[in-house]
Amino acid sequence: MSEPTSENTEKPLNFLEQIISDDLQNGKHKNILTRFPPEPNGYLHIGHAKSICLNFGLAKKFNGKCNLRFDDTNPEAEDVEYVDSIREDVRWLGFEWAGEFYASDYFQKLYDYAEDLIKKGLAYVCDLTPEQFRECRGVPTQPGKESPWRNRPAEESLDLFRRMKAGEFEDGKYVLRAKIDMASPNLHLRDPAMYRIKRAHHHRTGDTWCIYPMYDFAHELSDEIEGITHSICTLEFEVHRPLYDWFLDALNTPHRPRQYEFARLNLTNTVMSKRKLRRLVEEGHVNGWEDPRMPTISGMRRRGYTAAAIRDFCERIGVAKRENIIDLALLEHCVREDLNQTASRAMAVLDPIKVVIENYPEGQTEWLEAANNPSDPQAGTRKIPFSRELYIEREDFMEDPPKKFFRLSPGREVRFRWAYFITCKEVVKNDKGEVVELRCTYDPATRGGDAPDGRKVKATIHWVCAQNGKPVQARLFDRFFLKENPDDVPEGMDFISNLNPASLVEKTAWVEPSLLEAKPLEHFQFERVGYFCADRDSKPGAPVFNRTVSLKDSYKPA
RNA sequence: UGUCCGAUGGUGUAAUGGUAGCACAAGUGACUCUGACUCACUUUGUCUAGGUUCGAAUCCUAGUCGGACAACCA
Repeated sequence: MSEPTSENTEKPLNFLEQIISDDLQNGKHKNILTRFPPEPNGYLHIGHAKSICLNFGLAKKFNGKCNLRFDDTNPEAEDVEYVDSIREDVRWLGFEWAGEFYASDYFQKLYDYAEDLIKKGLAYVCDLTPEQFRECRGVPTQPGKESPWRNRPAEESLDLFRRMKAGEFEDGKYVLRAKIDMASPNLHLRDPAMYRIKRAHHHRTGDTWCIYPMYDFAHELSDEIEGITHSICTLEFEVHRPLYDWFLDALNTPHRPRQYEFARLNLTNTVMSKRKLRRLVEEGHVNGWEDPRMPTISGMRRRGYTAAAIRDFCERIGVAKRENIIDLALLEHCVREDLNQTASRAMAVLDPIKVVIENYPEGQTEWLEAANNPSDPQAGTRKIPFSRELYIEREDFMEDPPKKFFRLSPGREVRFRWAYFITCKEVVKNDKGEVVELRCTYDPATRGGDAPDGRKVKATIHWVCAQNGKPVQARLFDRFFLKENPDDVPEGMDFISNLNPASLVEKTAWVEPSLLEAKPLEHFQFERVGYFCADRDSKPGAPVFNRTVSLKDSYKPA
């Protein structure tokens, strides 16, 4: 009924929104075009999600568009498997790209641009080996030395460059360099490489090319070719910006994309480097990029994180230029908030202790009605079986309860959710003194969970019927897999030694029979336990549940 | 003993010379057929030192601390 949200309730613009808003207002641009430019050399992770939400979100907010561009200029590392996974992940996150492009689409144009630069005397073919050139480049505090090939005549460079392309030389024999400034305090301007000879099979262009452009040459020109207005990247490219602009100036291109940088996402207890994630996969510490413990988009999807939650998270973390480490608790909060509204409730017992209802008829089973989501009547109800022998969670019973423990203990009455009020009469132990069974009674008048006489209980606990309940595999993941924050690991120590061995515990859980019908990637809240998601690879009748995130527990034993 | 970038509660992020706000986290209480959710309340902050100004988180100067940069990776 209320009016659409007006200006006064709008969030203040972040610095990128401000820049775009200004550009639009002062007429610098009529339409904006952004791009998300991953290299297809790995799977996307939560850090990429920030960039995706930024680029697509900015475009959407200002009625512009966003391209998906694969920055595939280094064929050695790249593969179609990664292209496919990236497309799937971006789409799953809820974004549609205006155009799908590949830097490799522009290889010919880029080559032509490179010839232009050579003809203008702004690029030259250099014979130096990487080691020799490193020597010339020097250190930031001292000017470098010029390559002896720097002033090679343009015709000679052009000839060599054409022969590089024609495949006349072995890999690494020559490199094409931009002729900029060997004395610049910015090392990236000390005659950076533009092209290298590399005989590698490219996943799109095959063996057409044996020379490939470097990022610094390809990126701003790809932006230019597509007509990108705002080229948004992470902070480590800040020092590349003068180069970005240099190439555009040198070629006097019709479009002038601008590069803006933001601080990348860091998450507590989370590996966020593609290089390290690749190691986890290649060394077999995890089961592939889509392992539910991985902070990859596909891993989180499989674990049960929702796209809406990830988008919300990216919105909440904001964007700025200062280094940051976001508390994982915020991500988990976003996941809980989304799942709380959408996930069906179910009862499951992870660590069972048997309960026998002494005054309940042997052999009888009754089917009780339970709401699928009490806060959402639309979610409907389901039937759950109840009989004389049940399982409850071991931690929901204490023989000698402290003051603030409200759940089951000898002599105390609690509610079994959707069922009856139950009173514990007797504790049965084994030789070792461990509790193995609880003898209880029920009050038939409290069927469904309400006492006609109006008496109250302090706690409601979950349970599963021992006869009709079903065992399933439940994977209890810890919060990703680092024991400590990446920053807290001592210098020089391998991050592998920081992996959390408790990050995956598999155990048998007892669940309502209806859960055997769970569909892959279907979400549930196991009441009072946590949010779970049927595994992507689950089979009907035998699902495996991954724990997405625990419920918050406000009871803390003293 | 270089260049560039940055610095606001525990963690993030606003305030664009005029009341330091919001979220997460933490704590207290209320409610509850989930000790969840929800609701109410509370604790905690402008790196330092100078300067400009009626007034500075914001502008200036110096310092301190943190980060990035020396692939034929992106």
